[in-house]
Amino acid sequence: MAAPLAYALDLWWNRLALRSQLTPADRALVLGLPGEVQQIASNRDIVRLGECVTRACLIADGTAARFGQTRDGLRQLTAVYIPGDMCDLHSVVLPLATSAIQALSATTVVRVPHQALKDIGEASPALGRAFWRDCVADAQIATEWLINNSRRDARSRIAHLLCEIAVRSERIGRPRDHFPLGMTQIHIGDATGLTPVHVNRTLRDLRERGLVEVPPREVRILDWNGLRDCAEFDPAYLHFHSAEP
Amino acid sequence: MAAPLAYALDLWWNRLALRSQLTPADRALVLGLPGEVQQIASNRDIVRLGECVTRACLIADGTAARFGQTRDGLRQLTAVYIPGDMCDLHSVVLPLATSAIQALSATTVVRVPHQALKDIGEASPALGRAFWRDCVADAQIATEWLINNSRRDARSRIAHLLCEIAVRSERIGRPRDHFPLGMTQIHIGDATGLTPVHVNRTLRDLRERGLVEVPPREVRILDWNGLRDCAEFDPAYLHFHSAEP
DNA sequence: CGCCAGATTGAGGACGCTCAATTCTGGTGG
DNA sequence: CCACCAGAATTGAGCGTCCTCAATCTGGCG
Repeated sequence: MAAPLAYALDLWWNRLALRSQLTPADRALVLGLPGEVQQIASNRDIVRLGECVTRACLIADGTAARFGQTRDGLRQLTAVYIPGDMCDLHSVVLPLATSAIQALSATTVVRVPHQALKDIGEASPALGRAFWRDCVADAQIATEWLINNSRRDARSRIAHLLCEIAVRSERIGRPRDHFPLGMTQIHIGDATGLTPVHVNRTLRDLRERGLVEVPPREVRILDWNGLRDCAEFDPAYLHFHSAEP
Repeated sequence: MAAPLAYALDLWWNRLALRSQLTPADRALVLGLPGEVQQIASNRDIVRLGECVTRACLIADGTAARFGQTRDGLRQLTAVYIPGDMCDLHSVVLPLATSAIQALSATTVVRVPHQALKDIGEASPALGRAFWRDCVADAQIATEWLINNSRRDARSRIAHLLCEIAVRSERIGRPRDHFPLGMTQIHIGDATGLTPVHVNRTLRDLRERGLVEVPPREVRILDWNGLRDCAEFDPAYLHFHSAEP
């Protein structure tokens, strides 16, 4: 992690370019973005609830998540972010944060000024639409989580979450079957709408079925096809292969 | 409904302008959009799954919804659309439909060509960002649904759904406490992740508490404050009052 | 008048929750 | 080097919400 800014921008650029028809000039605009590197400790806020944000936040290392909360303190994780995710891109158009973002493990982030993003988005309309598209893709992940948490049982829910993170991890160059998770069992419960106790029992079940092992903050997938079937996982919603027409 | 196109564009413009700093010139661009009016019968597809869309779809009358589905046929509603909602705006940047959109009741829609939207978005960057913002606002609704379905019990879930639709209905000029719902109890179950049987029992419970009555495809709110408290409903996520800085 | 989708009610069962205790782990300080 | 500690993981027992299956009722429509 010699240069977090360059590393993170490169990952993000790869994802933007995957889904859009962009030019080398666009690439130069993105890789030339300014940004301030910052270390965030585990369980600390990256974006506070109600804050009016002026810079978007790009993950360079670690794991972060967006949180919602009910009145009686139940936390619900509404998105997970890994390196290369511009986790706050929508704040460019809606700067008032309606939910907090926290680091799940020790995390390195890069703060990119909104104005710089607006400027290059206006300079290149195709790039502007690529930003828009990035937000839409994130929204489709939230939609998939909605289906997952509303309609599947605990085993499928957790399997689905692990499949999604596996595929996204693979996209940034990690082995799909063995990668850092950056989440505790409590976090998995916060994401899937389950209690930590039930997460624990369900992970044991998945392990006993020979599908996946989840030691603390880590994932070892033993049977990808089995896990995928159990989760009914279809990566189409991640849009890693659908470019602009 | 003399002129569905003009009526629907006007509603949509109002929402765009509410959240953004737009000019009279932007207004002329939006209200001048072309569109083909179409009638869709109840339970028919407006957008088919897997279709590659070339026109976005604006609701002029009726109620529509986006659907997901699990392998064993459980349906999950991931968004509800009422008049003035550009339900397919994200298809401008991701034209491959990963989920179907259906009419819940008899619905009038307006098809607006993507190219026309791209053109006016490039002509006015502020307008382009307003489109982006509209998608982000929809995403935040999906996020709220995720919290709702993952963390609240049946009574709060249904109350929350009704509160949201009440506030959105009010925005388009309907009385907040008495409006058409366009959904059956089965649809409410599809939205909240509950079975129709349990929806029915829960609606009876809400009625017996004197909070709300839900005769077929209609809502009569008897005690707004009580319903809002029951739902833990806070309309901030709808962003009806947060403009661009 | 018959038909059908939707609404309604009953009875029993299952999945996930609550409460509680114990073990494991990594980090800290003596 | 070891004792200690906090947070996380693990396991057990009992319970409640919501589901399943099934039957009946209602209203709109051909």
